[in-house]
Amino acid sequence: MVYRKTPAAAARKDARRKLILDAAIRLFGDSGYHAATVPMIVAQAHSSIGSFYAHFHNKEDVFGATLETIGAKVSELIDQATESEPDPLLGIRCVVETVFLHLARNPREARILIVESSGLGPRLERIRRDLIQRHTGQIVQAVKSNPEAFSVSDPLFSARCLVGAVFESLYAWLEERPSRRSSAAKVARAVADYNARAIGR
Amino acid sequence: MVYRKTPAAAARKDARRKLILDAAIRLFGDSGYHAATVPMIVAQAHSSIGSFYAHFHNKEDVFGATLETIGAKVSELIDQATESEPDPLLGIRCVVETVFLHLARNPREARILIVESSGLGPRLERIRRDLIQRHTGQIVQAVKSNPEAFSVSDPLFSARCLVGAVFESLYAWLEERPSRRSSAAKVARAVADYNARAIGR
Amino acid sequence: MVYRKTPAAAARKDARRKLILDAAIRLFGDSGYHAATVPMIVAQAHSSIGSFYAHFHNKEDVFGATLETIGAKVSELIDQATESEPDPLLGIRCVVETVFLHLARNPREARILIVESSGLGPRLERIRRDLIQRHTGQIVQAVKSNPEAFSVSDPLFSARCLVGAVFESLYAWLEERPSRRSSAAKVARAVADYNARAIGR
Amino acid sequence: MVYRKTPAAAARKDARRKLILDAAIRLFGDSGYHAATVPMIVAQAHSSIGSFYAHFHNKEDVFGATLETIGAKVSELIDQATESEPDPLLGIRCVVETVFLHLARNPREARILIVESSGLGPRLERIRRDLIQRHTGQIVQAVKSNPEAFSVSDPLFSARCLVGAVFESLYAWLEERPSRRSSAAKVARAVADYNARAIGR
DNA sequence: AATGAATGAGTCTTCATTCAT
DNA sequence: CATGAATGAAGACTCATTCAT
Repeated sequence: MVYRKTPAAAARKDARRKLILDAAIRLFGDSGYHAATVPMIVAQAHSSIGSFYAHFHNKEDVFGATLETIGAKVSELIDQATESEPDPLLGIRCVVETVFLHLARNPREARILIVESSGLGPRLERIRRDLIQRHTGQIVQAVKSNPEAFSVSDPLFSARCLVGAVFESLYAWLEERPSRRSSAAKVARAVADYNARAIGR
Repeated sequence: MVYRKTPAAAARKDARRKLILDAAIRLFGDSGYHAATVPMIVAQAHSSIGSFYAHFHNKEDVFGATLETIGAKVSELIDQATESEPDPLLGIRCVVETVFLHLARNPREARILIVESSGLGPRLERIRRDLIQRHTGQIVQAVKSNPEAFSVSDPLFSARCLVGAVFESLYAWLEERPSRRSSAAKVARAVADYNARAIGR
Repeated sequence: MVYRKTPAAAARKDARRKLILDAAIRLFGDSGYHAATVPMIVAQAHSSIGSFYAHFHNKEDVFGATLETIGAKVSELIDQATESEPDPLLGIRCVVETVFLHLARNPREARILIVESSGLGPRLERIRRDLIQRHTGQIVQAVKSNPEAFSVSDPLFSARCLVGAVFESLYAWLEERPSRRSSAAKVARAVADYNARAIGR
Repeated sequence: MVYRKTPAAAARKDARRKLILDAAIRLFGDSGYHAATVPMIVAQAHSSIGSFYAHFHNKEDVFGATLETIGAKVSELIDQATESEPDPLLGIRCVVETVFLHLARNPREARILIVESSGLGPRLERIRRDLIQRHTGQIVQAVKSNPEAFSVSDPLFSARCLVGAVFESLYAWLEERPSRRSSAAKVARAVADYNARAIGR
């Protein structure tokens, strides 16, 4: 009946885990999967190699966790955006702009999701695919639940085009030197325009 | 004292280079940049490590060469497609379908271009970016030379959306098991539809 | 969260470092810089490649460390010899004999210092030069602090001659087959004679 | 009776060999044995790898040849110096100064002889030893043929000291930056002084 | 005789992961 | 539970040398 040191310990453990995860996002986002080494990550997290392997099975595992964290946040934003906007087409526009702006403001997470998560072997490829599938699935749902608002023959193919449009635009924006590029808001609107025209009635 | 290089020897040298480059495309496409080792590539090419380093400065260098080869082919297809089709909007549709089908038929090249070329360090990132820039530039040209046929506020942003839509659709298609996925032609048409609606008047 | 490094662990780490350094001296002395490979050194040290690179930045680095170890010992001997002998000229003789005998008794260290440390690139060349400079500097000091005991126009040039005389005599002695060569003591005395005549009043 | 193309061909062959040898001296002197590659040498000689291996058995072989060329020149200078100077002690002084100045004026040859020729394996070590032995032998002869002019107990040990003094002084002089070092003539004289005092009556 | 493309053995070095303290 | 020293598999790359043309 008395939790002997369990809750406090568990909390501390989670805190440590989060510390490492945040450090991993920072390093993977800045240097990429291969250039970020485990010693670098634990140094950044003020932790130790031993702790690392107590919390994560291996390096792939942390990368998977960062991916899922980042993807979950995007999923959440998509949900919020569709729910907050009663008009279906405006809802999609809102999704596009919200996600774009979120990732533009968190470039490390954006790089991990868009740039660094490809070509890392079957296991991580699978995580990435499931993530994107989740996102496209949410778009598909939004479209299907208001079919009269859209003009789309195959919602899945369309959703993929939309996701691709957002990602590639973001990729290009991230690569451009901050001093020379358009404002994120402007690009976000342009991308929303593009996709709204493509799927709007 | 100075002997002229025999043309025959030069031709043989070029042939050997191509052999290695082809093997590199095969292996990079199947296994990715990191999993494909130089010994594996030269074995596949029936060549030797020494030859490899006589033709390419290092591993990054071959990957860059494969990227450029693949990107050049895509560029060429874009040009052909726009030239062959007098109607501007149909021209863009043709570009989308042609490129999609080409890459769907050459999945290794597609993987290299779309999946494996990201997150490989500054030098290769730059090559990739220039390549994609070339492709988006060609789309931009096509749009700008017939402004009356399109309804586009910023051609560059639109071109990036289009390229992203094609790449992401292709990526998803490549990841699906061949037995379960739609025909490439069908997806290509859907992607063309999407983008045509987005930029058409 | 932050645990103190245990002193025991630090001691063990230092011991391991010394193990590797000793093995390096053995192998560099027997086979030379290029013939001694890192795997050979760690095998000799009953250690591992990973440990090697945890303690030394690279192969050059261990060689530098061996050089400095050997040079420091020689420096120490020079100091001891000058201090133990009140008569200045006898002091120099003592330096020559002591150093000669020390290196003759430690032929591996002698080879590293005299034979193997040349022509290994700028970084190691510099270490070697600083070392020899230290030694010649000590001789110069000994001469300068008792100018009336010596007849020397330029102490630095003389010190270099002295060092060269010792090294070349040692080199020749090391190369001779043990069964055919004079005793180290005899050669040491001859070298001391030579240099004492050169600088004595 | 008619030398069918033999003498001309032999002359051309020798010329080519000399071309390669000169290039080798340049490169070995500038970069050292290991950093100078066979392709670099033949490029410098405007020749080809094939030619290289027609004239020399392997890389060690050219280095040996450069060493012998350089050593022979020094031997010759020693002979000339002793012969030109009737006074025995002045003869030795002349040897020291002549050799020093010759090597100071040909720093690449000096580096090869003094710096780069050590620690290159048994075969080259042997060539170097024989060379130095030749030089010390010449000194020994000079001393022995006028025993009354010198005060030397063991001529061989003395000769080695002398050679070592010259080499180390040269080594230090070569390493010093040209703008900061004393004139070669001054150092040569100091070295001659040193050794003259050591062996003079 | 000259050429230089081809070869591949041999080295250094990195870094994910284990485990004794 | 945390720590970080130790491990060694694995891979990129160099360069002397051979030999077909």
